[in-house]
Amino acid sequence: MSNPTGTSEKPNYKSTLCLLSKGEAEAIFPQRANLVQREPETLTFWEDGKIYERLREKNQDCPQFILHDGPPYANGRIHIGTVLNKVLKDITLRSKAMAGFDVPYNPGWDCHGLPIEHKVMQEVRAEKKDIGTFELRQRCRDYALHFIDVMEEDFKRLGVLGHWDKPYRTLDPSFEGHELHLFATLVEKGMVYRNLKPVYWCPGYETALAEAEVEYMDHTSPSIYVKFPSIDVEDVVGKNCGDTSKPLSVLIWTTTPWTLPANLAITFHPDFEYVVMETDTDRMVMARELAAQVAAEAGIENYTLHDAPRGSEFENKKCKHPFIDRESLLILGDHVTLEAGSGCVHTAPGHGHEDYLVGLKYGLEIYSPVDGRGRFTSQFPEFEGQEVEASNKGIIKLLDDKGFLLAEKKITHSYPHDWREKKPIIFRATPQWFISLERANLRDQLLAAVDQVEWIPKWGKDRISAMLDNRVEWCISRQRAWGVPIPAIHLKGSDDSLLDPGFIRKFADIVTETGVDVWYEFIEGVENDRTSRLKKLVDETLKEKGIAGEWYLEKDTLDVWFDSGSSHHAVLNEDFGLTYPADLYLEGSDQHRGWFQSSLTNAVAIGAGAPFKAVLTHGFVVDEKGEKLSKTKGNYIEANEAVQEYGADILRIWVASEDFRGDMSVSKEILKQRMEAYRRFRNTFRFILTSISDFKLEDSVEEKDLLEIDRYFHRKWVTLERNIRSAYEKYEFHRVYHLANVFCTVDLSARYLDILKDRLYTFERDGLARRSAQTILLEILKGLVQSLSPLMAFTCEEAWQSLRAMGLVEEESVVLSKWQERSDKFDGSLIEKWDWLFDLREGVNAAIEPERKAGNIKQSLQACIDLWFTKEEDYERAKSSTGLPSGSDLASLLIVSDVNIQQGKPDVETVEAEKSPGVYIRVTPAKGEKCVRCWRMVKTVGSDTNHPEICDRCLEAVGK
RNA sequence: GGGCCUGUAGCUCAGCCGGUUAGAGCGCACGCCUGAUAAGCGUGAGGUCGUUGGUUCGAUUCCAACCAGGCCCA
Repeated sequence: MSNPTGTSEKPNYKSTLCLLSKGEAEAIFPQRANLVQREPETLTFWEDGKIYERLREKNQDCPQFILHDGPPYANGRIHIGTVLNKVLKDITLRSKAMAGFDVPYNPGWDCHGLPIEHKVMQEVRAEKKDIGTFELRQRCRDYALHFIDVMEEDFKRLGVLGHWDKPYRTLDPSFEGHELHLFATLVEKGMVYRNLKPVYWCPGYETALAEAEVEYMDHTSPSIYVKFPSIDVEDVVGKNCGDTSKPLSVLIWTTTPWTLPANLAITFHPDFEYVVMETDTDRMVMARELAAQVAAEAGIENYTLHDAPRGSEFENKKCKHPFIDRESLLILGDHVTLEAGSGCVHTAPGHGHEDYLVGLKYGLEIYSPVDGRGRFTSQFPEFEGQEVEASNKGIIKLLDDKGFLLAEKKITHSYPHDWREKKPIIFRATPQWFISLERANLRDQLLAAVDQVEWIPKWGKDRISAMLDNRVEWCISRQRAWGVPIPAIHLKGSDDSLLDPGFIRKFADIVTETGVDVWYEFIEGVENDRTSRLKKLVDETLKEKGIAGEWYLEKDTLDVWFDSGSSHHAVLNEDFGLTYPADLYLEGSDQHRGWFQSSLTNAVAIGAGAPFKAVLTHGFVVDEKGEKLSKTKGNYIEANEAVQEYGADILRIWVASEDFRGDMSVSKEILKQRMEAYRRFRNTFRFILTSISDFKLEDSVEEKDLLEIDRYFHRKWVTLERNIRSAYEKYEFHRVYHLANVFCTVDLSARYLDILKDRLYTFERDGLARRSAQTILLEILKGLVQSLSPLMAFTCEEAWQSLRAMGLVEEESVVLSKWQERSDKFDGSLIEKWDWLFDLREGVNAAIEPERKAGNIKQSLQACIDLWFTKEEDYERAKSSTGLPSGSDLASLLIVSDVNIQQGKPDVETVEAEKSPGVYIRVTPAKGEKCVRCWRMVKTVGSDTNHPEICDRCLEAVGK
């Protein structure tokens, strides 16, 4: 070759380099990601190519890994928390697929419940319409279906693979049918019962209210102190508590005098100190800390406090009710506070939540002599028919007349109001359906099942166990329209209701066929095929049971947690090609209380055992300060906006980069940083892709012929890949991210790739040295793309397609590829040697720096390095670093132009390498001319008269 | 108020069973390169390991209390 440019002018050696033009490189793999535009194209590729279906097919004989999707609630668009959850699931499934599992995934949606009903009711009211239950349900259904569509698109956009065409939805007839069958089993096992429980009650509408329908507003109430005369409290306080001729009583405080007729107990705090306050006329038990306040409020000036025992001593003593011929039991509860009152709490289990709970504990009746309109019933004849609020006055007067009223004032405090009418509401006991945790030893069974499950992190077990320990029952009734009805039959004029498993099962079959709306159509008097079928079924059932009389259907619906808690039954079955139980449930830590618990309860109650082999939980999304995200605080990140701004892969990297066992921080700043990491990954892919663009599989160099440094980096990768796989296995995705990030940044970019440039660009295209590097680069890139594909699903697919276009990989999609088997055999001494060489390299870099600062050297290629080794083994290692052919091997490693090594101590000024003690470094400007082709400073430049500007090595490569 | 969890450089993470000057990547600063170029390389500065006590010869690592934050209850 005389002149590469073909002209007689200065030869253009650049064209003799193995170097792609910018345009050629762009065509292989663009530098700019343009994710927002490109990701949807990749989605189309996956969808059109039915990649997920083909993955299922390909792995059909592999062991299954069933991740059962926790159904998100079908209202609104996705938020950053749902992104986190779905991406974690997708990362899990993609990594499991790569590891050789069959990974079925059917996404689910939770469709019933108050939030949707609430929204629809607001719409309805805005339209000033009045609609029946059936129509309301229709609109709720439309609402849910609409948002399922919206969310499905949002989820797909994130790159989540799965059977989107076969999701499960709690409003599907088949789901409802399964749910009702499951319920029938619970009824069969005697776990379902009906009992009274206080609920928020709106007397105006005669309806129960949900928490969300209650607003707290200021309200003025009476504030009264009432004496409950002692029956046997004397036994506790002892004889030396003042003048025993004065009557002894327990003092309570209340702001709802109308609940006094329902008083059944007085609650003491077991750990508080109590006293007997002796006044001129009375002796009253109260908490020590509140005595002064009571005296002040009651206007008592002269009194003496006598020590009484701690609260726990009062348990099971009795007082007399002040105006009803009944006893009031003294009981203990931790909910008693010292904030107000007397430390002795008036307890009416039918009129308050805590009263109810403590009442259950002591076996008290859930008593509330108040009807649906908020009036006293005949159970309290003196006030029968009177509205409770209005009767406060009368009750206070009654107490005063009887001499049990110690003090009366007015108080303005926060009190629950109906959200529509803004009127005060009451707590009233009404019949509700329950699942008992006591019956049939359910709690023990649940705890035993918890023990069989792998909880990740481990503390999940403690958390759910503690909850189960404290739970007495599960109230499954909701006084709502949008849900699955509790399939009970009531008899008119009777409190009896029939919950018959046989009926429920047959009804469930109707539901499976025609949907659960039939129940509501029937209630509203619609006559059609399915309602007449239902009517016939009820009539037959009652006849069988020998029950006569008129009947009507239950209006309460099942708690939505019962819906989603049935999903294992409705989904992990042959309908979906799945089996029970699931390998994994993966949800936020709030689901210990929610879905994990309801699923476990339903599954264990029907005798199926835990529905999951393992439960993985993640934390919540917070801002960079660790605080909750909120729109008003301004730290909110809108999920879809983030996808539009950064791209799904950036969000996926964000999800992967943080340890999800704790809370996950997100902010614009954090996402920007993930973008930087993304660029590093992307540029690494691009560099390697362009470096192997002229490489074919048949150019591969056999292992024995590979250059040492290439073998070293290959081994580095294989080791890393093993660590990555093990991190995936332990669900430590943040380790995957960090491992890969450091590998790309340090091992590849700063070391291997930087060193390789010289060889890749300037060496003979077909020579062993260059092909050796390319052989390994392909190996590393392929592995890297596979290993990162669960995280950067889109970009790794893009890179895979580039590899495929070059004919370097087989599978049509990275999703369809599998991790390679790797051999464990390798020469450890080689690793050790090269690790040492790279430590030495750091020392050299550090030594060059002062020369740069001094202006003696700019690029490292302008340097000549002299090394003195005081240890012979080091000298030998340096001498034997034959990883690179031609020129000085060490020079290539250090990216300098010349290296001289010698044994012994230096006699000139040097620096000692920090990580390589005993090695001394001197940096001087390299002698010789700069080769215009390889840019090294070499003495051989000019030795060939035809090519006076290039060195001997380049001369070889160019061909003479 | 209760149950469970979290707290290491500006950010995201390592730091095994307690033991020499607490590591990495990003970001930042300074410099180099212009043959990965809206790239790449080099060097450097950043931490009283939430706080306070305790155990120990010695604690980021063990214990306790407190503070801040999160989830679930009340």
